[in-house]
Amino acid sequence: MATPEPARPGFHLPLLLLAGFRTLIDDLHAELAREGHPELRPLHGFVLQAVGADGTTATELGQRLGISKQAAGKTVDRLVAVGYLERTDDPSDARRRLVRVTARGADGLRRSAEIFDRLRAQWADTLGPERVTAMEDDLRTMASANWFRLDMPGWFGG
Amino acid sequence: MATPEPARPGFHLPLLLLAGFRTLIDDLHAELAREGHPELRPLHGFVLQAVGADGTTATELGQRLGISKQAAGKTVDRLVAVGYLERTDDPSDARRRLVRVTARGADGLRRSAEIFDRLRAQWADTLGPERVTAMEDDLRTMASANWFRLDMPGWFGG
DNA sequence: ACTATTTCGTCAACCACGTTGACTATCCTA
DNA sequence: TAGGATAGTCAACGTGGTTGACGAAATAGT
Repeated sequence: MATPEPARPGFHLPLLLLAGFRTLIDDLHAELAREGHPELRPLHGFVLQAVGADGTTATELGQRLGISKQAAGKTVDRLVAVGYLERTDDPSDARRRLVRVTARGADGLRRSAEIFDRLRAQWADTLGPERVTAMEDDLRTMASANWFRLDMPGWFGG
Repeated sequence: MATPEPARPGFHLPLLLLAGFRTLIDDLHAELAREGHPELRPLHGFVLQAVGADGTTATELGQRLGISKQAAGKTVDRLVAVGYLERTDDPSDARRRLVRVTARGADGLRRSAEIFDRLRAQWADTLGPERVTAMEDDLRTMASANWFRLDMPGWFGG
């Protein structure tokens, strides 16, 4: 083992990672609300991104997010209710219900990406660009398996 | 702004932070389950830590965690049910119900700290100790306000 | 000492997000 | 054409949060 010295108690690495995530997510949604998307909840951005430009089905979405098809279906319901997703029938398969991002959803997604870029730039201003890049590289190294495992009910804030 | 170059799409900093957090939390609980604490859920460690060695009340716990006293009370209920917390009457104030960590809770807490230290050492082995320290320092800088804002219902996994 | 306010805990109803199991309708294949 | 796989939905439930209302106990003010 390289460093036998433990982290200072109360300042564990996982809590720091969570706090960093929260900071970005909170800032993002404060800004999103200002820009006309107050209904967009933290989970929604990830879901919209997982739906993608080509659309999907609830079952496939569930697989992408690592959750059950039922959970994915309910999430789609909520996003449809607030106008970010829409469902259409698949003419080639009457069982399937295609899920697509609406124009409003695409707007929210685009703004989210822009805001994240600005927040990242703020971090680079404070820490230095190379430190941010190093953090991203290191996290990519350590966390490669957990890209879209979002199966943490409710966690994005209430 | 220091770096106008955006992060690569799909690999946003927040997702990396979340994935890093998840990785640690998942590894922690896999190991905790092996060591005799399969009922300990991800949120519980933070709650036990917030209760502390001196004990608290549900209301005060809610303030520490940034959640309502009702939510704190329900969380205490669950931890009591699995034997990690206990309630006693406050002889000096009949309204208050003191919440304390049980011996089993203390054991889980101690093991969590040990496992986190080992996981941190693994990160240091892979990334180099100075990179881990740099990450912690940078996160402390950027996320100082979010230490115990755990108000993300369910988020620790299901 | 008596009233008024505050505080603590709890109950009830609700929401977001997840789970498993069961079921129908449709599609595909032997 | 019968049988199995797949898509979606419904129901019941669990966890973690919210607000509002309420009684009991402590405290402050007159």
